[in-house]
Amino acid sequence: MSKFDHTEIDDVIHGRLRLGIMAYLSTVSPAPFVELKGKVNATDGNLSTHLTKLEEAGYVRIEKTFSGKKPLTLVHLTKQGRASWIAYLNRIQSLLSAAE
Amino acid sequence: MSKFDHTEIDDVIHGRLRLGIMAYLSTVSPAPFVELKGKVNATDGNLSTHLTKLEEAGYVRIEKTFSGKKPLTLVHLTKQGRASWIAYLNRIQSLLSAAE
DNA sequence: GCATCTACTTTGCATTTCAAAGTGGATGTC
DNA sequence: GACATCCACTTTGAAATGCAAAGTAGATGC
Repeated sequence: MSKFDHTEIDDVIHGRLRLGIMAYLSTVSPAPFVELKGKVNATDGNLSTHLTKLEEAGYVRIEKTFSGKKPLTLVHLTKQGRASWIAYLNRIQSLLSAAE
Repeated sequence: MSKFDHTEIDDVIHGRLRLGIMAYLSTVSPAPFVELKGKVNATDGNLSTHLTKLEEAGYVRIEKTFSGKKPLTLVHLTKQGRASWIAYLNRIQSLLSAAE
């Protein structure tokens, strides 16, 4: 199987916005919805849908709590999410490093 | 602007299949259509449409020649394509390296 | 008590992706 | 010498994806 084979790339992580989400969560987890939104420069709706997708894949866990009286949504990177992230990193690094 | 901002990622290059195409072309240019197809594990139709997209973006140039009597389509990475590829590499490396 | 704000979710449209079907010329096959 | 088949792509239409506008629900201001 070729190093350039796109089917080996995890599509759930590879989506542009989701890539940003995963990268950020790999450094800060859990992260509040609003903080994440600012970091990845997403609209509310867009972030919400992509988080749902990541949650369905088992890569993040959504925790709904409160900060005082306000709702506070925390996004946790799951163990599986971290493992998939590492795998993605390795995959993409080898693809990119082929191109020096 | 955040390092995790997905809007800074070149969407034309970032598409899974196109990423493979660009990576391969960055090492081998020009590459024949059929060779490329094998390397990136694409179907004919899929490769054809993505090449059109890359061509419209000015990242590749399609040259139609013959190998004996058979049609031979060569895909060249353009100067602009290479520049955008380098920019993409830098962009994505910094995103990924944030996640150690 | 009405309007506004904050923190999300839902919805519907527009774009993108994909592979099956199509095209067109060269090459066997009898 | 016609008919089928193969090779090298392109076109097409259906399905998935991405996006932001509109919607929801509770808290806060006036």
